[in-house]
Order: sequence, then structure tokens, then C-alpha cells
Amino acid sequence: MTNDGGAAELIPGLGDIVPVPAAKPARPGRPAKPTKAGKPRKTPKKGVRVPAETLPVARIAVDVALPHLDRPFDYLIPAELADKAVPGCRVRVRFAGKLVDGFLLERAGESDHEGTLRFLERVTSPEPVLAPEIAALAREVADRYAGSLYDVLRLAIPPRHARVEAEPPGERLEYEAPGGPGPWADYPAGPSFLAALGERRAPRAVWSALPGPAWPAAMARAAAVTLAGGRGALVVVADWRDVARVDEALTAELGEGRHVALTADLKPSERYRRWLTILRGTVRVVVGTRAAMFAPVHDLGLTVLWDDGDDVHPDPHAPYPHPREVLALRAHRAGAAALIGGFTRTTEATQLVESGWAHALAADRVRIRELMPRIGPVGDDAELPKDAAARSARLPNVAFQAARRALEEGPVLVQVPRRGYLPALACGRCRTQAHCTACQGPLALQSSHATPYCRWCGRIAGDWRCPECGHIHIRAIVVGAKRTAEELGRAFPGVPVKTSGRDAILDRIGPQRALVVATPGAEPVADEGYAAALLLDGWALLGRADLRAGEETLRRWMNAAALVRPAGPVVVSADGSLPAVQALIRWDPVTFAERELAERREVGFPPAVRMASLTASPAAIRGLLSDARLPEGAEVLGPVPVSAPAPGQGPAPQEGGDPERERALVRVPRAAGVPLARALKEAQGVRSARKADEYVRVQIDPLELL
DNA sequence: GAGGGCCAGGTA
DNA sequence: ACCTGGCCCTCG
Repeated sequence: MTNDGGAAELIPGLGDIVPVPAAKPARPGRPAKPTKAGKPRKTPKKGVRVPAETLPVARIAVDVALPHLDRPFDYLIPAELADKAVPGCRVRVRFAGKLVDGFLLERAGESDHEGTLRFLERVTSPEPVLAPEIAALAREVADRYAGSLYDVLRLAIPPRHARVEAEPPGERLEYEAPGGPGPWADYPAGPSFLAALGERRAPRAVWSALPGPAWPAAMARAAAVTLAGGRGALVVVADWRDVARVDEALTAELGEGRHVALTADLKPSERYRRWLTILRGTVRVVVGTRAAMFAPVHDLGLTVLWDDGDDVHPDPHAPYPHPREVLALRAHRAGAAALIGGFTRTTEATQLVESGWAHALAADRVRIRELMPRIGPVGDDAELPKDAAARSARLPNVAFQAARRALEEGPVLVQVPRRGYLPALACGRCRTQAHCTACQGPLALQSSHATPYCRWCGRIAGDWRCPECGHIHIRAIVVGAKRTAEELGRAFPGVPVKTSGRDAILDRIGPQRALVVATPGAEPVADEGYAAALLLDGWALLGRADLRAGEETLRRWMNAAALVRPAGPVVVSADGSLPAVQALIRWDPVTFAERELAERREVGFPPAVRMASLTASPAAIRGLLSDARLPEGAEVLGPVPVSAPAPGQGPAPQEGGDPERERALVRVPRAAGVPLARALKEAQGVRSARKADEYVRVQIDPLELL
């Protein structure tokens, strides 16, 4: 900064005798290049290339990973590429001497770059794959998540498949208006929501879906009405099974050829083929998993997100954008409607309602009661059945009896938490989870120390005292289900046992009697609904040392319970006085989420605040933080050692993982989210420009706050 | 991240 | 006069 070329570099006193090369005045910070006398400026060796006659300057987003190079670079379009070099096309350019990929953002008449411009090396394909809407969206997403534009473009634009590109484009099919409100008749505000979609308005709703299998049809109807109004619709769901369900509903609603499904398991060619039909406007309705959030739907009129609390939604690639944020941004930018739906309510969606961004869209209580299952809790101290096999499966008697009766009528779902949850600390007497008195973070024990410490701020909690009962001893809650499908099978001899879990997920099952043992999120849909459901080991889910444990547990329970027939019995093994259990029993996730959000406001946790997590060695984290000009009110927690992988991400902690890796959290008021991202991005840029030794992983709004 | 210019200090 | 290494800056 002090060395800004020209006179500043001169030795005092010699300045007036040393000849100063003529500096380019317009560029402070860049020392003027003294062109050596007699040596002519280097000219490109390539054959004589001339720039295109009109708009010869191409602004290019270049594929370089460095944060400080995250800006467009200007190139000259050679005359022979003038027709192919259209905005949005893929190009190859020489950047810092190397050939790299890029996207042509726009063409311009001239450049404000002072130096000479290089020519584009080639146009990879004239297909304008980067639509202007997506380019602007990607920029905003990058800024929001402290990432770089190209990182987002990599997520947004699938790899090219040349042969597919050459195929003749299909034809756009017309679509007539659908029938009445369909499943939306069950919601008092449903018909007016649909009407607004049809009138090309932009209603935004957080939708509490009724239990049962009707939600894909409801989505399809909303998409159909949007399409009939002349606009496109984009639906994002968590996994391929939900994609298949919505796909089926869309086929029923729209007929063949008016929508596409995008999933990660498609072959690259098929994926690109389908994506191109969207890009080219042949098809304007899309359902897909998270990567579809960037699908370049023409005339976007509606974005839909299902089950926004599902932890598979955020993209695992930097900068880790969340579909809820991205779709909200898109809806906002495009003047499109937005629908965030699920059986439960996340605190984030609740925040959107409370801020006035979206309306709540729910059925009335009478209709909910007609369709919901009958839910009863059994606490830990519940009576065990007399049946020996059921005892060995540690199935509470109530659950055992309910399942036995229900098996007469159809399949019974048994939800068992996955193994490998993190151990949490709780009061030794009343089991209230132990929190840090300074920051409310979860307490943990490290094997070597006897005193618990806070996972977030690192404070030693030697003086812990239970806020509920005053007890001073802490114990570990042992988490992880030992029960197996085999054990349960023995309790119900003669009943076929099916399992659905991580490795082998069942999509759906028939109406025959069967015991279906599934881990949360992997429950198959029963064709005629389950006759009953047992939600086992609820305390293990609830006891997780995670900010979202309550919210997440309720989500998993309700997603399972929603698969049960109306009035079918659901037994949940958890203390009935717990708020999450109460919310389940009353089928009232909204009040629960509102309370949860109010509590987060009190203690300053997301989504009431914005957080960023920084993961690296302590030294690198400190380096980044000292470079970053954090916004007013920013508060740094930690760094503390990264203790274990996120729950649900794998069975056991990787022992021998880098002990140097630590994590710090930065929290700011919600309004300071973008300044925080900008500050961290800038600091990353400073570090990478000066070749900092180590990369710090920055994640905005991390899902896991352990 | 990589290549290049520039300076300093050392060497022929 | 020339070489070498390190630093720092730019990359269109």
C-alpha cells in the first residue's frame, strides 16, 4: 500500500537526478512497467488476429480457485469467434500463462483494463449455458456465502456433453389450465394461493403439510397452475425417492414431456440432456435434488422446497449454499412465488414467517385431527412386556401391544435411530442437558480431562450446576441404538421383517403385514399407510448435543408419523412432558418452532443470528481473524478442537484425525450477514494473495454447531 | 498458484 | 558485468 510505484520508490535526495520512467497514472498500486528502450512490446505469436468488429471485449469469469481473483477479466474476441462468443457461453482463455476454462459473462465495446488484452483462446461451445439470471444469482450466492463466483457456477452448471448438445431440441408442449384446487382444498388459504400463482403474482408461503401422501400431488397442482399462467416452476426435494414421488405426481398432473427430474444419479449425458431442455425453455417445470436449485427455468414463477430441515439439502461443496436461501433469493429476484413445505417447521422457515417474508399456510385443526395419527408417549421407565423376546428387544409393553394389534391390519413402521450419535453430557440426576454458562454451547468431556469444557467457546465448566435441579454431577448420555431388526423380529414371530437404512433404502412397501425397521429419513412409504408406527429411543435423538436436537427430532418423528393411516397408533419412546413430544402429540410443529426460535433469540443462536464457522489450525484461524475486518458487533467463539464428525455423517469418529484442526465460530446480528461474508472473503483473499501457508475453511450458517 | 520483475548481495 | 535468491505483485 505504501509502495505505489513511481516517485514513492525513489531514494530521498536522488529523486531529482534519477530518471523516472513515465508511470501510468491511472493505476495506483501498480508500478509502471518501463518498456525497455528499443525493444518493441511483445506481440502475440499467433497468426495475425483481429478483434471482432462489434463488441470485441469479452468479460470472462475465469476458473481459478483463488479468492482474490474472483472478478471478471477482459479478453478480446477474435473476429473469427465473433458469432460464437455469445454471453453465457463456455470459453477457454490463457490466464497467467495457463489455459483455463471460463464463462463469457457479457460483451462490451471497450475495456477499462489499462494493459493489453489477450484474445480468447477458443469458444468451447456457443451454447449460452450461463443464463443472465443465473449469473446474477450465482454472484449473490457467492457473496452471501463468502465464496467465489466460479465455485457457485460449478454447482449451477453441469459438465458439458458435446454429443447431447448437438441433438435436435425437442418441442415445447402447450399446457391447458388444470382443474380445481385439488389437495389445496384442505387448506383455507390454498385456493387463493393457487389463484395468485395463476395470476402471475408472487405469493410466498411456509406450508405445514397435512399428514399423509398428498403432498406431491399438491406440489404438482401448484406447479400446474403456475405453468398454466405461463410461468415455470422449480421443486427441490431432499432425495431421489422424493424426486420420484413428485415426478410421478407431475406426470399425472401435466402429462408426459412437460417436466423433467434432475437427480445426482443420472448419467452425465442424460443429466445434461434434461438440463438443456430447461435451459432452452422446452420444459419449464423441474423437480430435483439440491443441485436443481440453480436450474435455469424460463420465466420462473414458483420455487418449492420440501422438508427444508433435512440435512442433505445444503450442498457439500464450497461455498455450501442452502436451497432455502438460494430459492428465496431466486424467488425474490425473479418476482416468483415461493413455497417452503414440510410436515414440520424449521426455525428458519418460522423466521421467514415472523419477518413477514412469507405467510403461514396450514390446514385448520379439524382437518388435521381427521388425518393425523393417534400418538402416545412411553417414558424410559415404562413397563416392559411379559413376552421374553419383546423384553430382550427392550420394547416397552405399550409399543409391543400396539404393534401386535396393528400387524393384524397392515405394515408397522419401527423407527430406530442410527448408531454413532455423539455422546452428550447431562445432569446426573434429572438428565437435563448441560450447557455452557457463558455461551450456552454444549458441554463435552475430553477423555484426558475430568472437567467438562464448552464445545463452542472452549471455556472450562468446572463449576457446573444443573439449572433444573441443582445437582452438580454430570454424566454422559450414552447414545446409539443397539437394537437390531433381528431382535425385533424375534419379538414378532411369523411376521416378515424388512429393513431400510443407509445402505439399502426401500422406497415403498405393500399393504401386507410386515415389520418395517427403518432409520430416520429412510422410511419407505406404505401404499395404504402404515397401520402403526413405533418411534424408538427418542431420548437418544433428543439427547444429542446439538442446537437443533429438538427441532430435528420432531422433524424425524413427524416425517415417520405422517406415513401412518389416519388415527393409526404411533408410540414414541420419550418423556411425554418434553416440548418436542408434546408438539408431536398435538401435531403442532409451528408452536414448537416459534418457541424454539424465541429461545434462540434469547441466547443469540441461529437463525436469530448469523454464524460463520472457520476450520483450520488455530494459527491459521487466528491469522484469518486478524486480517478480517469483522462487522460491528461480531463475536468470536473459540477456536476449540474439532472433536468428532457431525452426527449422522458416519459411524465412528475418525481417530488420528488432524489434531491441529480447530474450529471457531463468528456470530453477528442477522443484518450483518453479508458484511460478515464480505469481510471473511476479503481476508481469505489477502491470505491467498500473500500465499498463506494454509487454507481456512469458511462456512456461513453451518448446519452443525457442535 | 505460478511466472516475472526487481532489488540486493555475492561472485567472476 | 553477471548470476542467484528472495520478495512481492499480477494475472485481462
